[in-house]
Amino acid sequence: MVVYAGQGDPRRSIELLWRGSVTENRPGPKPGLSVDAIVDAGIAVADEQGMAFSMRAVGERLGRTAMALYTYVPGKNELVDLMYDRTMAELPTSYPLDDGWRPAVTRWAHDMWECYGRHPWVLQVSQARPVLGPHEFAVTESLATILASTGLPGRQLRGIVGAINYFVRGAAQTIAEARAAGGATGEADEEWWYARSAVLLEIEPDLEKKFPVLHRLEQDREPVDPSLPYLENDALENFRNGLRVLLDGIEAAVAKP
Amino acid sequence: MVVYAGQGDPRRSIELLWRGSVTENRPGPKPGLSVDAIVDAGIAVADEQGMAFSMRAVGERLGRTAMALYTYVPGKNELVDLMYDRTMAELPTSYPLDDGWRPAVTRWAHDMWECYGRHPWVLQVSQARPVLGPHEFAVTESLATILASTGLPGRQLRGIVGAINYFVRGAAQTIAEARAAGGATGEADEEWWYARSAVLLEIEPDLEKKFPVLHRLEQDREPVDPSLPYLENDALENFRNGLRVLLDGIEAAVAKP
DNA sequence: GTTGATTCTTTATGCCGTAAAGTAAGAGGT
DNA sequence: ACCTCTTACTTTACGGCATAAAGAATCAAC
Repeated sequence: MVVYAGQGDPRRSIELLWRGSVTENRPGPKPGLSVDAIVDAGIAVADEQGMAFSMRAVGERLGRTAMALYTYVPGKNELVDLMYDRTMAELPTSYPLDDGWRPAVTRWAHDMWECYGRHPWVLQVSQARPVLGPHEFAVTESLATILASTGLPGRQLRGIVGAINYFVRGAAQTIAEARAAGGATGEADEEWWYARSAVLLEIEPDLEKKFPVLHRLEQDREPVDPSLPYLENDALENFRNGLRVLLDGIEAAVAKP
Repeated sequence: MVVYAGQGDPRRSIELLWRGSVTENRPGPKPGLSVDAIVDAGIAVADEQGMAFSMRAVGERLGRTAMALYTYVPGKNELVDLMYDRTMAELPTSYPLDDGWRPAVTRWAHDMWECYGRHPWVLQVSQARPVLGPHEFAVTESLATILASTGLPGRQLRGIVGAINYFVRGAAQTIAEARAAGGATGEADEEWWYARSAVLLEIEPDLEKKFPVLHRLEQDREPVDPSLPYLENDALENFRNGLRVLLDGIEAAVAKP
């Protein structure tokens, strides 16, 4: 499933995101659930089953039917928006600039990376139409604040904020979805990878001759953290090295005119 | 829907990707379709309807039922893999290095960006478990070849290749999915955006005070290409500026030890 | 006590991917 | 010529999904 933010009534979605649900003294049975409880349950289910979780599963976890959720939330898309924004609330809203912007951005990126690791389904929520929730804003504001301290003009900052976001997201996807997919089929990613590349080499024996540069790139690896499995190690190494290059680019931009 | 590559029999998938289907002289009725035709139809349907296209729709476009496709292709996941790899075949396999690596990478990135723009659904195919098709390899090889000319060591190159990939993908998502979602609901992204931000400002009037840096960033814009709609302009500007910073970072890495 | 709003369940609709079974076509052997 | 076995494709059916519609139960306000 792919979730485009807020296909329903925009006002309803945004009110839920920014104001939560209002519960005055009303007639009828006391509500046994709450938007908050549903969002929490949704996150728990999605953490286990990925973005393909079902409304039934969320209802079940709360001891209700799927339809009960629709009393609190307009639909699955809106629920995912709320889950997304709640997840962003896990992140710090500001970073100390005592040692300058570079370590601050690095910490921001690592926090983000870890948050994606805890909630891989977040990576499937479309970036194109931002959820526009308060915590999503806060996370971007915190990155923008760090980078604004470089004194770069807005035009350049937008590109940089985007680049860092895309990079962290992409790097996190590489590892997080691999873990998720492994869980879905019951295979660890290691096994999956080895099985695949074995078949590939069998069917296309001169693969390495056809793509010599890629082949060479696959060489000279060193474990960054030997306790991690192979693919995670790889992803972590690439994440750190890629981020370093990106930050060097920002430094160059700061130094220039 | 999110597609994890090749959940079925890996051998069958990889054979389809690398060898195509074999059609000797066999008993039974002559095949009226082919894997190629199905992949083309799939791409056409996905270009129109996005990743949530249905096997029924692909079959219909070919004048068959959905089940007819299963004679040629093991399932929807495998079809998507084939569609993905076919799409990658649209891209050049090598770039001239006459003017050095920088313009070559820039051209690679722009070609990729445009390809994503033509086929936004490609952005939903999981990167985590690469499709492992020949054209996907070729595309990465072409980028890696350009960058290998910098003489940087493999460890660093992997991070850089990743970073560029993530960046282009992320930047393309911002614009391409906005278009797709706009088409799905019948709204142009412009309208969607304006409607949303109006409601947002109404519900949270001091938004700009709460996120002052983001607010400031939204200022000073200039149209890059006035013929493009607002959001596309924005995305294009951020793409170019972000890429420039990334390339500056690579340049710094090349200059250093 | 009655009314009407509200929570939650039940049932039903229309999608989806695809399994299973059936029908028709055609090549090879006799 | 006929038979047989494989293949292409359709039909039907199943279980899953989000969610619309209708009904049951609950409680505040009058």
